[in-house]
Amino acid sequence: MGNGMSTLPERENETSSSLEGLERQIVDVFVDGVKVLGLPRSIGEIYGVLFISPTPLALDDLVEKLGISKGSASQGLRALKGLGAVREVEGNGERRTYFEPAVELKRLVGGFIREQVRPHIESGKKKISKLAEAAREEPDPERRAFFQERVERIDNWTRRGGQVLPLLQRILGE
Amino acid sequence: MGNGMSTLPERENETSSSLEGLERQIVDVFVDGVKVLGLPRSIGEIYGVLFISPTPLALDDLVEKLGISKGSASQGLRALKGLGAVREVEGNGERRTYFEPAVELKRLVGGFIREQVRPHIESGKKKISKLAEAAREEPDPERRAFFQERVERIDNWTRRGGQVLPLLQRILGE
DNA sequence: TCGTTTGTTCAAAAAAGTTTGAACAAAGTG
DNA sequence: CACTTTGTTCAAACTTTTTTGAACAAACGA
Repeated sequence: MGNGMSTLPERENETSSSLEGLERQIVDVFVDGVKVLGLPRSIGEIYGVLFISPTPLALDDLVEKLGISKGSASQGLRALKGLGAVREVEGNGERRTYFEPAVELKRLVGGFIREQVRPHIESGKKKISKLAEAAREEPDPERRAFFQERVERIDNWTRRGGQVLPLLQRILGE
Repeated sequence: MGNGMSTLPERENETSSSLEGLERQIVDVFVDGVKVLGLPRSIGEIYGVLFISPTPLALDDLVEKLGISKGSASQGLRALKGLGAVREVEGNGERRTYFEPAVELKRLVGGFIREQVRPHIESGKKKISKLAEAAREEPDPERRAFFQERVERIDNWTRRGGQVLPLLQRILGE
């Protein structure tokens, strides 16, 4: 379950990287953070390094600092852009593109909800309406009533979930 | 990332189980649901079968209905008990223990927060106080100010997170 | 044009996570 | 006690996810 259930040895935090004390610690915090959210380690590492860097960084800086592959850095940055958690820094003469982190909680939470939470709720809704149909078809009246009650309950859950999200975003908004 | 990023073929939903229509559909919904929460498939399967069963079920019923191993069923039930998502049904003459699902959203959310969310927030807090210390030790004043600002920001995030949780539970409470 | 730099893609390798199943324990029954 | 039923444990097998790295494309400058 990877979560609160087992006590396994954890992968030790990188030897082949050039992070110094504070950077290493920050990266660890974000690695843990994104794990809770179900995102891969490299995403946390990349965001962490950007977060604690006084200046924007380019892909190659991440490769070097973290000791990860170019492929990983590229994919990680793409995902982070999708989440709205990093942005490209505009208008420096260079060809190379530099990245900086989004640091407003509102934005981070919003991106996560939009990319990772909403899509599941949407697809869930479809399945649930099919469920309601299936429940109606149960011939035995007693079982039918039970099934309908249960389906109704799931339906309520998703409805409430959908209501909580905007509220959540509001509460966390600066 | 397993989430919104890739379009891979998904494992098709079990052949070696004796679930009929509605049960199958319900189980699917919960399998998806627990995946979003980062819990393993078997947890969703077990909870789903219990959720749609008009009567409590024993471990062997789950093994048979889902075509999973006894080990899996045992571990899954343990996890679900830990989350407060299933409970043992008391006081039937039998030796065998039967289980029924907890169906109140409040309880489910509460269990998840208690078991999966809080522990991470707690361990995060410890790391962050170490961080603050490390930031104070930076000799260069400009960098130090920057680091301290960032650490302060993370600290705020967790504080707010901690505040939102009880609120969440209240909002979802019946 | 050709070489260089920057970044992307995706199949294969590695790592992480989950499930299985055989061995074991506990508790009841005859 | 010997036998059965019920459930747990955990190393090994399996599955899924993540990372790697070599091949490729695009953009630029000489």
